[in-house]
Amino acid sequence: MQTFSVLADHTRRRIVELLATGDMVAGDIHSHFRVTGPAVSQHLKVLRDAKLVRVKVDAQRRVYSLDPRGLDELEAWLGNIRKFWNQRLDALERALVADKKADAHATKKRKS
Amino acid sequence: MQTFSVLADHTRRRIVELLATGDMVAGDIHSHFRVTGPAVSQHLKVLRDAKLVRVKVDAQRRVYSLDPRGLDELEAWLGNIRKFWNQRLDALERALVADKKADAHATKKRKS
DNA sequence: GCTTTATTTTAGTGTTGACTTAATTACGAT
DNA sequence: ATCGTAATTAAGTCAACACTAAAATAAAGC
Repeated sequence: MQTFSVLADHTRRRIVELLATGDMVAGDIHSHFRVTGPAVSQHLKVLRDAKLVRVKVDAQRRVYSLDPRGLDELEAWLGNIRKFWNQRLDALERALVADKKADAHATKKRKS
Repeated sequence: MQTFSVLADHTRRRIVELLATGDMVAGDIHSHFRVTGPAVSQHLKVLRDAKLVRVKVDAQRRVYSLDPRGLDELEAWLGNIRKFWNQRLDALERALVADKKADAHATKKRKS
């Protein structure tokens, strides 16, 4: 799960947002940022390694597109947290209901 | 969206995973890690600021629990990326279908 | 009041990583 | 072949941040 550290960088996150709207060659991506070309290129390498984007070579041009695999990994992590979290909430609710029942019972007994 | 940089740290991520299974006091959290108490405390502060966890004071003890707000933010970002991504895929498919129709038409004309 | 327990805050240090410029690779065009 | 364009790799710099030890805060228990 290095995915988080990869997306921790603001520029890289914006690149992903950009690619979500459509494929782009490296130069076009660069034109959206103030940083130098090499900086963008390094970011793209990091994103590639994290399987968040992929490249298709077209002569000198590199066409970048979003790679679902990286996002899937992220979503899976989040899903797991939610799963455990919800299980816990459910257990709490069950306990609460059980308590209420026991309480009603006790009240009944007290009354009788 | 500092959420990503906050969860970029491995220890912090593990703390979140830990709290997904149940609430815990700071000391209990600390016992799960090799780092010193202050280190954990600092991580907890960062997680608090990011609204990923929250505290309830109980005498000297601090009971930590997961805060859904931080995760919601994360999920929202991810959802948006998926949304745009899917819109694009849909558009591509529509274009493909349209092409196919046009092609069929052309073939028909050629035949007639 | 003083000690102990639980946790946080402060101050200082080393490492990681994002950035820049310069050099390099790779391809197409003339 | 050589020039120009597109992009990457290499080398070096600076700031951010995770960590530690030490000090500070705060509440309970005797």
